[in-house]
Amino acid sequence: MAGRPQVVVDRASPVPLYFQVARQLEQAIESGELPPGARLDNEIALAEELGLSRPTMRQAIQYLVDKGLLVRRRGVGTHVARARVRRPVGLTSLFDDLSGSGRQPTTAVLSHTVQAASGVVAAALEVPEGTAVLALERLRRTRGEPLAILRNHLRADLVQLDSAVLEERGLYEVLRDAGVTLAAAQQSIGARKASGAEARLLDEPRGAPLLTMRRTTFDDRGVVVEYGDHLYRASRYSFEVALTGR
Amino acid sequence: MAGRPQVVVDRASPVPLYFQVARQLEQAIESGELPPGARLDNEIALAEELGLSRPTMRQAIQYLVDKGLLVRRRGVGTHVARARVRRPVGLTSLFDDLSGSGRQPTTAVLSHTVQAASGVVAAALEVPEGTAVLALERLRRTRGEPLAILRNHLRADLVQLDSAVLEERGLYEVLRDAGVTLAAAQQSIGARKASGAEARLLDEPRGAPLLTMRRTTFDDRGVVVEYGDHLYRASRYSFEVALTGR
DNA sequence: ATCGTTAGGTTGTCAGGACCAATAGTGGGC
DNA sequence: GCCCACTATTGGTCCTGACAACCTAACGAT
Repeated sequence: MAGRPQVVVDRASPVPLYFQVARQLEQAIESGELPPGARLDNEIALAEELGLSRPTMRQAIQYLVDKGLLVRRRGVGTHVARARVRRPVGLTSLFDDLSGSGRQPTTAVLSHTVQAASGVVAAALEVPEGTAVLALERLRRTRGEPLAILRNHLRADLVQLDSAVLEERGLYEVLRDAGVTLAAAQQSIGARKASGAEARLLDEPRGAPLLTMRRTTFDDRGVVVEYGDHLYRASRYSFEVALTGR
Repeated sequence: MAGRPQVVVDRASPVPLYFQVARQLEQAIESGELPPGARLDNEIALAEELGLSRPTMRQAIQYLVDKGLLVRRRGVGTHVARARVRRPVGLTSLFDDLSGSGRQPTTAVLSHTVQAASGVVAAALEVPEGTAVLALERLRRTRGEPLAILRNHLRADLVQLDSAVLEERGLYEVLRDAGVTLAAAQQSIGARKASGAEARLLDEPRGAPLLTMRRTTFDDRGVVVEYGDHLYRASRYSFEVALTGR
């Protein structure tokens, strides 16, 4: 039974075959049907059982290898990765992450204005200095406790934002619904002391260490969508990053 | 000229064709021959020009898309990514990163002992409590200034370490040369205040914010190789992470 | 018993072809 | 002048077939 989890493909579905297979394998791994270390049948046998070609089967496996769920070694075979890779930092907002783990985030919009871009903001958004940009400052809480101060700058021409909506949902979610495809990001993670005002907002003692995250996000055309400068309470938050050495 | 950078493939070489192409395209992008936003010829034309099949050409392009250097859009074409993605956090040590950017790192081994694994260390290395493990504490400097305190725990049975070697080279480099294949890692990035002793070692004021990085590294069999607990001066160091939303 | 050799199995790479789906530009109709 | 359908272009998916590189384990010679 091991090595041959129950997988069925629907050729009438518009979902790519390799993706159908990948998702079902992923589910089998997460459900424990394929425990860590379990060996899969070889690619040719798997492809034959499912009525697929080997390249398609390989593509499904490759997808899971990239995700860190499977490990392939030539001459040996394909195994379920032993190391449980936790959720990696991805193109998701803090809001997504929190609500995904059932932590009921709430957001307070502290300020929401249109400004003339100047200096670092103009450079980060790759617009001429003086261009009108959206400036956003929010306080994110979870279970009533403050967690992070989120400062964002957006190109004003991209999307219409409403403060009421931003109190209910994450920025990335709103952007995606507005038809913006978030494709890539560059982020820089550091630390510094909290200023007096920041400490007060976050309910931390003066001078407490804060995690800082600067992120520039690009859409699929390579245009800068958003520039964020976020502050997290180091006492309650850390970044998880998973690495695989392709 | 644009869209057709000079690429030649050597079929006698053991280097995979797709990789040869990818490397040369990458070089053309970095040298500026293919500026950001430039459009490549379509896949079929490129493959034909190089005498390759389309799947091989696609594999080369896919490699660079994964790396964030190219952007593909159906019906539109393949373009050089506008956003210059800086070097991402990878399966490299701080030493590799520093020497790669010509910063001449030096290392002082503060302690180097064999201990009985206890509690968190045993759990992190996935060995029974009480197993003999290597404990390592180092101070990394660059240009004479202290940058980080590196605390590592290793399975004692994996590799023989020599303090003199560790003063000269990075831990990961030593491990790789010893035949250990580093395949994946899980790291957690946070921040906290420096203790008195830590502040003294790092030449920071008492209570200065430090970036913390806990990393568990796995080899290609999924066995834990190393567990590291590192402290960086937040005033001189930050983590760069590149994200692509496949 | 130990070490080098060999055989079998498995993933890695590559070719060449076919059809599908999304995009953007064009031209016609309103 | 504006909107919509059409079409050419281009990447996305999938197939068949083949050979190469690599790892493990069993085997035989020393």
